[in-house]
Amino acid sequence: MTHTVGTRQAQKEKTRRALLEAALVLLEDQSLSSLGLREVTRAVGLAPTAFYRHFGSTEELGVALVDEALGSLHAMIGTTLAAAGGPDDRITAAVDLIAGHVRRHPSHVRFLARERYGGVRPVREEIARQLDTFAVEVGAELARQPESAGWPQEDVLMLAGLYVEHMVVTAAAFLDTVPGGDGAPGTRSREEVAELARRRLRLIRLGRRHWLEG
Amino acid sequence: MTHTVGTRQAQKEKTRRALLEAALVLLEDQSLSSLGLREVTRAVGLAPTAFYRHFGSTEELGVALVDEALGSLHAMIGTTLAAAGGPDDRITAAVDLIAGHVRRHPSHVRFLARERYGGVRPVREEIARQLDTFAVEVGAELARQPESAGWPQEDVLMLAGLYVEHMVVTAAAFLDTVPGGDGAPGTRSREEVAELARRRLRLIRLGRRHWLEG
DNA sequence: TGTACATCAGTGAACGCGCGTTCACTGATGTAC
DNA sequence: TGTACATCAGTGAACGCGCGTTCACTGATGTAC
Repeated sequence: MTHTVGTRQAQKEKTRRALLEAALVLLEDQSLSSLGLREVTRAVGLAPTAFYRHFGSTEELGVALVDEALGSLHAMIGTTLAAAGGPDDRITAAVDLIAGHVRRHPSHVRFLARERYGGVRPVREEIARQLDTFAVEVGAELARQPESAGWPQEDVLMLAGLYVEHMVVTAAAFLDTVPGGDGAPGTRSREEVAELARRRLRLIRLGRRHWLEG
Repeated sequence: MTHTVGTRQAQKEKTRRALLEAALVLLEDQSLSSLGLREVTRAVGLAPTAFYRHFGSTEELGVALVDEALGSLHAMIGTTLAAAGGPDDRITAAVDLIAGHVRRHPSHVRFLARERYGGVRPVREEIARQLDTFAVEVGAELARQPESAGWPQEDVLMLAGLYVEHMVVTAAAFLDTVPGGDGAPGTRSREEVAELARRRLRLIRLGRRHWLEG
């Protein structure tokens, strides 16, 4: 380790990421507005004061988590829209992608669902802003499809927003499912959630198909 | 005040309601998981220990708030479904009812949106349970309409769930709007939210109309 | 390459504060006779 | 109606605890020459 440029900076970044990840784990069982700075540093194994080298407050850490969590979602959305095959295949593929995403990043999804209407304003606003950006991107992709020929841009955006909304709701629904078939009473199985999500997507697709006649 | 039966009981109920309402106000700016028992009693003007005469914990108070908040929503849903007139009138009426409800009970709506995926499990589960019940009720009403002739019950329930979901999302969207036309940058006006909600309802209605052919 | 100095991520002690919970209490309301 | 006793919603002092934040520090990393 002689004179490697950026050793200090790299270590700092590593600690920062450790704080973010520890926070994400702690936020599985509570909301950001009750997350304590000492909890987070304790989980990482740092002195409480070290927190301030990276964030001014847990609120600021929360805003950073939004990028983290929505970044992984963003990648998924691109894949969903690029899916090929017949209409039903694409719906199935989209729902499977959401399910896989939730399995890989449950804490990201939980954080977003929880803080989207949560008690910390800057976080709420950052999530809203980024979800709006998503809808615009999805809208641009939808506008390229032949099914959208003749659609006013406003309507395309409405539809895109509906898709993004549906995706978030579906992801949140997957969170409370159990791996196998039937779970505890009151919980749904993954397959039930998936089937429901597919039906809703089919209904939306039908609405889309007949939109210009209606 | 001589010997009126239930004076004591009535006073207790009054205090209990004061605690619930004070909590609802405090929850405008934070999540239940960070709400303190002392905050609530302070807002009402009671000693902290008085709290325990009514609830075992803030978590228990939260569960009680679910009934409070969903009770008012429940009444609204009944009205929505009973609306008469042409299809577009009914959509307009439904969205207006939601807007009015949010204006009258913003803290109820905020609480539900916030805690639906919030950090307190018993509250989350109670909300999920009650929203499911709503969907079943809406489904029963939909099944009675001529448009649902020939629909499998499963599909009716799927549609009902979509409506309930849409209602909750729309109500939450109204929360962050400003009264007049245009608001601060990044916020939507009430009319924009209403127009978007109506369009989405129209698209869902189109999907419904063509469901059995699709 | 070696030396002298600057930077700065992480430390650890200390602080004042508000928290949830306990406990024995008070005094108005309720009840039995 | 009047009296004696029971109930119980609300009180107030006290507790131990973990919190966020401050401060002067340490020692490894980085830089100038």
